[in-house]
Amino acid sequence: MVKPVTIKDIAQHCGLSVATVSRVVNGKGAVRAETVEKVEAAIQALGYRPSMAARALKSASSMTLGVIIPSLTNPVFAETAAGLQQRARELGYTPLILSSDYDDALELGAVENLLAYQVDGILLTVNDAAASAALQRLDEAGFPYCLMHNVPRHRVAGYIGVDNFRAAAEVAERILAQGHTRIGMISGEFIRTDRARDRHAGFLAGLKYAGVALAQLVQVDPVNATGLQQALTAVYEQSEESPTAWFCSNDLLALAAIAQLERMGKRVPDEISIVGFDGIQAGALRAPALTSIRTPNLEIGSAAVDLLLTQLNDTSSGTGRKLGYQLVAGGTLAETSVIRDGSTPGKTQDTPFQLFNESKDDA
Amino acid sequence: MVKPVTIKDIAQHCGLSVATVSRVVNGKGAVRAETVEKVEAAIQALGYRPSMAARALKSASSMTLGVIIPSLTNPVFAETAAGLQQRARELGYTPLILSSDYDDALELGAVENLLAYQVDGILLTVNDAAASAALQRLDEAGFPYCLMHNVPRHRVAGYIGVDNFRAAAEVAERILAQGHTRIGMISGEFIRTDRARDRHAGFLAGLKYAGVALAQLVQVDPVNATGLQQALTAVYEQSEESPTAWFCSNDLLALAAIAQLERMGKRVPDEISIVGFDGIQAGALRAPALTSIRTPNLEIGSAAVDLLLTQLNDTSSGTGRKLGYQLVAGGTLAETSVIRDGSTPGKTQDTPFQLFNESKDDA
DNA sequence: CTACAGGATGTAATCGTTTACATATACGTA
DNA sequence: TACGTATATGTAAACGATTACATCCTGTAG
Repeated sequence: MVKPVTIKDIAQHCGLSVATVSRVVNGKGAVRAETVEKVEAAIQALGYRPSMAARALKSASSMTLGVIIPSLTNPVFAETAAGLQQRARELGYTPLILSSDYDDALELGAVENLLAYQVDGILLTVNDAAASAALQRLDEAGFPYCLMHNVPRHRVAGYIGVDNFRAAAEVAERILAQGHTRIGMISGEFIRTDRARDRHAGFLAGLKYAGVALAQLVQVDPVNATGLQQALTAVYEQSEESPTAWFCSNDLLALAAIAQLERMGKRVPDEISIVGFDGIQAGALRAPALTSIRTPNLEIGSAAVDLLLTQLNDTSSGTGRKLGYQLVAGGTLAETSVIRDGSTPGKTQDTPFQLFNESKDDA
Repeated sequence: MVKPVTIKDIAQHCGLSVATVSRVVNGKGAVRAETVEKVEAAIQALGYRPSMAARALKSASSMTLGVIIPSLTNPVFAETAAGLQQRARELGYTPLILSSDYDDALELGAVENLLAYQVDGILLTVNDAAASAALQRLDEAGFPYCLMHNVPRHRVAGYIGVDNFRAAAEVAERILAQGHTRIGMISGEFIRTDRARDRHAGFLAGLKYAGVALAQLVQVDPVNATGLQQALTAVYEQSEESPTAWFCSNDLLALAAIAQLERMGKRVPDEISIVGFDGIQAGALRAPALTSIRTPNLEIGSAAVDLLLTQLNDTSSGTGRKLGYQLVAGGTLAETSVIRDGSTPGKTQDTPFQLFNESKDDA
């Protein structure tokens, strides 16, 4: 374990003061071209790297961005993290990524931890923006942050996300357009996240607009799919008047539902239609592809970085943006086979239909 | 943006010196119980958090572990990161996660970056352990690290992974046991990663042991699935003697292959069998489930943390461990329908068959 | 009663940078 | 020649913590 090279070593090696070396490293202040070369040569030769710890200590900035996401393994947040990491790298920042495991206490702990690391700002997705101790802590401290995926009703420092309510309402519209009348919803983290709640509310609103009521609401702990199995079995054993279409509040749940239905001998989409939410890769990697709302996860990450950084420079700039989503047609949503008018039973819509929308902040 | 509270503020507030406060914070050195209480109260009241930057600067340790993985969105590495983060948190360490995008230059850059952050050690997955500039850099500096997923032939500071060669050989054995004779392999990152190479070599060895040659080798860029589509179409248009079973060097590829085959009208597993590698969730979330080798990703992460930390304390301890893998039966591998002996065509093996193995280091 | 042990606390150096300020050198101009 | 003005470099004080060492108690043994 070799002792690391410091700025002093470089200075000594070049017969210069540390100040000059520092000026060369940071490219600010006047330094003779010849000297610059000499210093840079020494840096190369000795393999010097400035200590971020010392830099962070002296100057307030650490060029580090704190990141808190609910889960590293959820493809949605993994993509968001990837997008943000990419953008941060482009701008010379290093992201410090922590996961909260959907736990409010860990969420707060993560914030405290990041604050101790003197990150320049924090990008985060909280369970419920309206009731987050972590967020409250940040607001109290006046610490710069930008929410990702959360689109809160109250005023926040910044946010980037999609309009879950509206997207879910459009899903309802699409399902209704296929002639379904008995429609259910499967939600996972319903009680826990504001996103799940918005999707639920939006879906209900969409149905209600057409005068249709939600036939079934299945809530399962997203951790164990066994809950889903039991719930679905119960629903279809119980009555013949069971849903012909389900909206699942995320794709993982949708895929689990499809697998379970197929295990129960129900064909998707011939007998039962399924629509997910998120647009994860696993949904596209099946035939037929999962019909879903695709959220621009990478962009949410990168846009959040940009928003946070503008905030850092110019305090009290725009507080947020809703990004566009996309309804990917896939093949798991089809005309209902119950009320049929002579057309091919359960025929999948074949023209891929997409929907774009984007709106400026209105918080 | 409030100025953060420092140790000095606490000292002043209590009428004590910073030394005493520091002793209370770190719980070392003799302090009167009464004083401890007073200081702790002040810490609570003022909301003090010690600056990691200052701590890292003064003491050599930053309680931070560097992490480099090829991709945040690949479920394998996402799980590894989750496992490692979990374990690190338990031990009071904070992981600093960077992704290399399978790029050797970024890999090296990430190492430099982490070194600048004065992490206490590095956990990483490199493309090719035998030819990694990043690894060489770490070895030269004598910097403590532990590889994850890479199981190199040469001596390294530490590694945790599975025996890809052996696992792939067992896959060959299982496929052969189902009566297949025309067997292909689909590999993605073939040229790029040592894992893909080991899996290829192991699969070949497994086939060879039974006197069978590989019928087809399809290599595709994992980024665009279009390569796969064209390759598979070509293979099955060309001849009737095309493979009845494929081994895919990872699950993402396997799922893409299944989707493509089904789009081509081939049924899996009735007509064609598919076996993947990794055991990702998306493979389990389909009916029938993907037959695959499940690698203990979470454990690889947590074990790597443990190994690295023992190394930090006691230099030159054990250099590595191979963890057990598991062949999950799934339902995409079936008896070949070509040579049939009256049994149900393409019947899926129904008894879930598992295989465990674990071996100590022998590097 | 003195001395000394040992507990509790303070003093100050240090870690590797950045940066305001001081100093030195060179050049053109009055 | 002397002086102002850049331009190039050095000096030294921070940043917030840790920690060896000094100091000041208090109690107890000789």
